[in-house]
Amino acid sequence: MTGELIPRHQLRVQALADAYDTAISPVREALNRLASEGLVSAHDMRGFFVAPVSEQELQELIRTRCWLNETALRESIRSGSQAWEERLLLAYHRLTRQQRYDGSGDPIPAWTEAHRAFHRALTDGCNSSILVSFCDLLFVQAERYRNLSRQAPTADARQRDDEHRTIVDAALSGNADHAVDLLNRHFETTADLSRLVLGRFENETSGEATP
Amino acid sequence: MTGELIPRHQLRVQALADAYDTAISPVREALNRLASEGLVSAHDMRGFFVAPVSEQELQELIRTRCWLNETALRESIRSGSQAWEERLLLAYHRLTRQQRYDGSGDPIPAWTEAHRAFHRALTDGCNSSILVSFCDLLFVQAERYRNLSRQAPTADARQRDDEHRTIVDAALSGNADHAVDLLNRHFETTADLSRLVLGRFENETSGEATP
DNA sequence: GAATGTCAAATAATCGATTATTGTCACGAG
DNA sequence: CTCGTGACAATAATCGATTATTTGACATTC
Repeated sequence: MTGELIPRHQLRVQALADAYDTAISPVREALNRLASEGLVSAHDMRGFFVAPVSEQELQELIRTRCWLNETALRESIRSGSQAWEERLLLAYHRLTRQQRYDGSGDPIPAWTEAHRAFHRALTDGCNSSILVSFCDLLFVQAERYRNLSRQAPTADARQRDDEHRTIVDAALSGNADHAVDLLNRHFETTADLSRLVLGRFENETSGEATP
Repeated sequence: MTGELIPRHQLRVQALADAYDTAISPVREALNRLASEGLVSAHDMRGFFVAPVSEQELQELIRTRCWLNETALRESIRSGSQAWEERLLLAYHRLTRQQRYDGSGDPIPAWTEAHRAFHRALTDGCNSSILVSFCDLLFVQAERYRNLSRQAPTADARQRDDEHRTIVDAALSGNADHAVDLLNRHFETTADLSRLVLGRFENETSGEATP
């Protein structure tokens, strides 16, 4: 998810077991779970690989993300639970208080977590934990694509917090159309960043490029 | 999924390994994959269980199913690919040709498969394999709930084929609103059947009731 | 010379045994 | 009687070794 591992690289079970000082079985179990999240792809009798990326999958991903988050956000706004509004406000507040990069310019995991919690909060008033978990899955996938582009950090210097704030404002004021529109743009902008560097990982033999 | 296994019953890994004449590792792997589909629930150091059922989860399930299938169906109709229309027609045709129950009144697996393929065909023109797979996941979940109610087979004697046909007709004629409305009712009707027998499996200790 | 077959090394998957954790029950103190 | 404690049995999870499958190098055939 952090973009450290190169798409399509093979994940050798024995090597991982050695690295984490454990045996094969737990590693296989972990890889299978990751495969069900779409972060790892598994091929029978051929092993596990870092999930591939492609322009097409990114497009599907963003499209689906827009659809599902729209549904969840509209439903959250419509049902208008006070508890949801409070959770959203709190998640936004925590996100703004969390530093994003450390001294050496690397992203801070706690920020990613707060970011995830924020996007989860946007959807979790929809009265369907299933839909919330789908949106969360898509968030993780999209985050992976976004992190491929850490190469171009300056491109991500846009005022993300501002984007988040306007979404919160629209949502809390009950303006569903506007909130959805802002959210969709937010997703598209993120996708555009990923597209910039995608070509490097799509080619068959470019596995040696460092992310 | 077929309703043979009673919700909340523990699935003992060793027993399954014996039953399938294999070892523990492959069984654990299978159970983990089923857990990611939601058919099995896993608790750390406590083992695996047939996924529980509840009125609340059924409600969420149907609600989410309606939302996601609506999105996928509208999008399929909107993009209006001829290939999609043909796939849908074909899937419907195969469903009608497939016998549903065998001589002794048991459901025929091939029918379930054809039914699944039909519902998949309704959604798979939406240009998002991710959304299609989400809908498919929800189908499987709903199928499980439906199969709990095999006790009351007469209640399911409604003209399901007719429901399917009207949906196909509406979809192929481009009437998205009508198609979505029919599809949602179809889901709700299925859910109502499940609700009839749900109570028997929700209670903490009613695990001995035979489905 | 390209396509196909053979073999050995690499490694994925499985197995049976071992270790770790949980749940149960008897017992005793409050 | 209720609650807490500790030993024991059940079983979940892990481990290291074994088996099965793939892959790539090399030889052979057409």
